[in-house]
Amino acid sequence: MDQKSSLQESAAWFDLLSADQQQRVQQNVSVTQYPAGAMIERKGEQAYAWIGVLSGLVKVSVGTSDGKLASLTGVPSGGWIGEGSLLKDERRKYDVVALRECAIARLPAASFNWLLDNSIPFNRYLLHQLNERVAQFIGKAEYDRLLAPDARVARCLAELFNPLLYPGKSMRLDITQEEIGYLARISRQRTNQALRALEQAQLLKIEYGAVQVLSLDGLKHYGV
DNA sequence: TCATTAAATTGTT
DNA sequence: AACAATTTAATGA
Repeated sequence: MDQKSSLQESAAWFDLLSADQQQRVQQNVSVTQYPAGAMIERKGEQAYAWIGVLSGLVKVSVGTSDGKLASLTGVPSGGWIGEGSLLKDERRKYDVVALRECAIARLPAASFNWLLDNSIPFNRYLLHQLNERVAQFIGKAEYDRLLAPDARVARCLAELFNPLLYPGKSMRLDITQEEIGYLARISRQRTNQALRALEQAQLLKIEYGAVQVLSLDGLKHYGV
């Protein structure tokens, strides 16, 4: 397929650039296909590029240095991640794993910095994205303390699905209950309990190694 | 293509 | 946390 059109579809910032800037990006970006379950970026590696999800869904496991207290964030198609490591020129602190088969774009650090220096709209976009991310973390910290575990699972799942927006279609996600547990920061067996409760509420269906969302809106507002 | 085995995921104690 | 049961995948005939 055409690289430019796929960038326009999956990178909101691309249309903000001038024609010559777009051209430069196209020349420097590289796109790679990954099968489901593939490791895209490994924790501890030097960050060379800005990572964009053109299609599919990836998960970002944010681990502490000891490695175990991991919180996961789903990044859907159209999301761009890793600018933190680029800006500070440090090693990646996350594992990025393909949750489904997906196409990943990489914009080299040099091009990324060049855009920062030359495009005001690009800076504005990045600022907006950072702000959104902060808001997301604040919201997470909020319901982490306030909501019951069942509701946390519901909202974490909704968060994963929300940006995907498959209207009316069957929404299923290959994610193990163990991973959901990491996502909601609860134990695996509690995740099982929560999923069963949500299934009882007709909000989702439990499958082997996957869940199927029946009511995204119901998940969003569960327990509130 | 089918049967057996192995690995992974889920449910239960 | 450990164990048992179920499902998918993988291997070999």
